[in-house]
This record gives sequence, C-alpha cells and structure tokens, in this order.
Amino acid sequence: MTIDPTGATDAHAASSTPDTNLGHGAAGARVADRLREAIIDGAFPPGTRIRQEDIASQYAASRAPVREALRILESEGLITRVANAGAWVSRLNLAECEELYRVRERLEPLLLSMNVPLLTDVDITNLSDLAHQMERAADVEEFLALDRTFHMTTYAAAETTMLRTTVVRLWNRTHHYRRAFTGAVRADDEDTAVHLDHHMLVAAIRRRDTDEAEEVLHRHIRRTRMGLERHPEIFEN
Amino acid sequence: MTIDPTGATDAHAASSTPDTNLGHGAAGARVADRLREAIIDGAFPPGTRIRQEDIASQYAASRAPVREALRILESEGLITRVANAGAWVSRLNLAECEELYRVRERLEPLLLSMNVPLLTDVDITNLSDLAHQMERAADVEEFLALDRTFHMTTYAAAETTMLRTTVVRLWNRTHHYRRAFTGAVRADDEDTAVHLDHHMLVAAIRRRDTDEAEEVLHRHIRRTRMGLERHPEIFEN
DNA sequence: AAGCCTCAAATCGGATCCAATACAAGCCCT
DNA sequence: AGGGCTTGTATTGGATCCGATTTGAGGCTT
Repeated sequence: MTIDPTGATDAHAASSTPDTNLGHGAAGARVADRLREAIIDGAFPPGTRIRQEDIASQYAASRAPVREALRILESEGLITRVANAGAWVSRLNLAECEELYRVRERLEPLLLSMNVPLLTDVDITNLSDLAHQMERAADVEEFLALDRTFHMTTYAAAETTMLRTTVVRLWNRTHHYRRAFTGAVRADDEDTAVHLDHHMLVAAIRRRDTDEAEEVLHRHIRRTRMGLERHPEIFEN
Repeated sequence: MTIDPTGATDAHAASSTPDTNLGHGAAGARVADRLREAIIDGAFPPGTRIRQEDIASQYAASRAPVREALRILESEGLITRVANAGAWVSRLNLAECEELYRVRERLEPLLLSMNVPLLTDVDITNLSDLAHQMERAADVEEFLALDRTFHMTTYAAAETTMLRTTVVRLWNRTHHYRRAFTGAVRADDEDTAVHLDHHMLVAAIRRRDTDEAEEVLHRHIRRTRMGLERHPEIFEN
C-alpha cells in the first residue's frame, strides 16, 4: 500500500507516504498525519474544538505548521474552520452522510473496475482470508480495521492520480459514523449480508468478472446507506 | 449561483461566495480566488512556476496568505507543490485527464439526478436558451463560458455538501485541456453531437425523466473523453 | 427574572525575521 | 574537454510578534 502524495492514504488511513514527512518542509504534513489518525481513531469525536496552541504544544511544533495541517484536513473534509473563530472536527448529519455514501456508490465501483484486471493471485488469497477473518472478528474496532484493509486491498493495484485518494477521504470522513453504525447493527442479521457480499466480491474478482464485481460493490455500499437511514439516532446531538 | 463555502464555485469558477472574502481572516481565500481565476482563464498555463513573492507583490499581500492560497489551490488540484522547491500550475497527461473524465462520467449524472426534480420552469427556459446560444457561439472562449453556465445551471438547484464542489473542481482542473480540445475539434462534425446532447438533456429535464437525463449526460461526457483520446497531441510538450 | 449590552481575555490571522533547502554556476579533477 | 563536486544565491518553510475578531462573563436595564 502506501500510495500517494496528495494527502491521504496507507492501510490505516493517513500519511503522505510513511516517512517522507520527516525532513524540513514537511512539518505541516506530519502534524496533519497525526491529527488525522487521532480523529479517525476517535480520539477527537465530531464537534470537538481544535485549538491551534494545544495541537502545537502537543506535537512539539509551532502554530504555523499546525495551521497548515488544519488547512490540509479542512480540504479533506475532516475539520471545519471558520475565520477568526476556530476549527472543529466536522460533524455530519444524516443527509450529508447519505450524500457521501451516494458518491461512494458511484466512485468505488469505478475504482474497483480499474483494479480487477490487475489484482494478483496473492492479493485474491489475502482478500479471501480477510473476508473469513471478518466473520470471526471479536469487536467492532477489529471488524472495521479488517473491513478497511479488505476494501483498500481491492483498490491498491491500479495507478490513479486522484480517484483512490478521493475514495480514501470519503472513508475517512464517514469512519466515525461507520463505527457507530456497526456497533448498532452488529447483532442484527442485516450484518450477515455484509459477509456474503465480501465473499461474492472475492469470487467475482477471482473470475475477473468486472461487471459483477461492480454490481456487488454497488449494492454493498447502498445497503449500508439504507441501513444508516434506519438508524437516524446515530446523528442526533 | 454562488454556492459554497468549501473552496470553489460561482458561475465563473471560483470564490467562496462573492464578497465574504473581504474582511480580516480571509486574505488567503481572496488570493486563492484571484489566482484560481487567473489559472482557469489561461493566464498561467500548466507548468508555469508560481513564486510566492511574485504573487504577494502582485496581489498586495504578504507571503503568508499567498502560502495559504497555494495550499488551497493544491488541495483543489490546480497547482502542485514540492517542499522547499516551489509550486507549479498542475499539468495533466492524457491518462490523468481520462481518469478525471471517468470520474465525471460517474459523478455528474448523480448530481444531475438530484437536480432534475428541483429545477424550475424558468431554469429550463434558460437552459434551452443557452443551448441555442452555444450553437451560434462566435469563438472557443464564448462557447466554453456558455457551456459551463449551461451545465452549472443544471447542477445549481440541489443542496449538496460536497458533490457540487467536487464537480466544479473537476471542471477547473480540466478547463485548460477542454479549451485546447474545443479549439482542435470545433470544425469537425463530432461537435454537432454536443449540441444534440444539450437539447436532448433539456428535453429530458423538461419531462422530469431523470434516468434519460442521466444517460444522456453520461454519454455526453464519455464522448468528450473518447475525443480526447483521439487528440493526444494536446498533452504533448 | 430575563435579556441586552459592555468589556476583557482568549484565540486566530497576518507580517516580519531567520534558518534550511534546492538549484545553478563555476571550479577542479580526470 | 567533459563530468562531478563545491560554493553561492534565490526561494521556500518555520518561529515569533503584533493587530483583529470572537466569545464569554458580568452587570445593568427593563
């Protein structure tokens, strides 16, 4: 994995390449990477106020790179800034989250279709393993991590300038709500469909059936979107 | 028009709302707006080096807001920065441009579908007028402006958090190449299809036939993409 | 008692200053 | 004579300082 210089990727979520952000001229990106990871991991839930001075001292930097980091994360949609007032971790309402999911429904099948011909047999074996591990995942956090790795593996083969970056950012923006949703739904049987989808997806990829893979993924995402609509309480407060 | 606070829109192309960027705490956005417009208008073609000091003195600002502007435009994909080296107006090769067009093929029909039910009869009359004006457009620049207004009118009715912004940015990134392409093709008869598409689109919208509108738009964009593939010389140098 | 206004502290944005890096020209060496 | 290294200059990145704006608290008025 480790993909792209425009601000978001890695198996986990973040970083503009794992250790390019070390020398001079990268403090902003470094801070952005750490902050992004903290937000996605849930350390700063939506609505949290982000004060420049706090972040600066916490990450041993001056306010200048922190401000750069905030602008980076703003452009990724993870935080919301208002002039002379401050920055907050972005909060989504149900309609906004639905919009992001509708975009994902269109973009991810495209990205997948560009990858199906390029995935190796090793990749496919890994995907199959991941699909099985997910069924046995102990808790929500483990499931989310496996799910992310599964789909990102599915997207990692093709060279893209911006499509993969865009998709990763969509995942990042919705991660908090996916966590809440998964927690609310895990017991239900709507979650068995998720695993069926994953296995169907692996099978379609193995057969190099791009069209079916696209359709399965589209339905997969759409089902989650419709699940969200049945759990509006996630977006309350 | 005038739509959105996240970095790109307006009938023309730019601006985070027409004059919000005046007071304190908006110098960066103001510079970004002007620079974005200059790039789109062709004043700075792809590959042009952008020096912070130049922009600062040219726009009567200090280097700090210029750097913010550069980061904004980088996040929009309009310029490319490399640490300790500088910033250049982004250049696309054929493959990258194709990728952006494939993304547009998927996203714009979605955005359109959200707008078809909301467009007013006045909007539709305007669209019809624009479609006719385009057929009589005197030069490439006028055609491009009308085309942009036409499609943006088509997208302006629905409230979206990020989809419209995304689409506008895709337009901005490809504008230079659309200009070159239109110039190269205007005489050909592949350009009559463009006008037929526009009229079919207006008719479908008038009938509130969302599905047909989506299909027409999809083919419209795909045809341009395939046209680009026949003119690789646009991307040489 | 509730709402509005005033005032002050906290925080953000912008300008300037200094350090670090990259690019280029010139020199030396082979 | 050509290529690689070194040094110098231009440009960017980061830190600090200062001015502008917001917001919260307290008191006053109605």
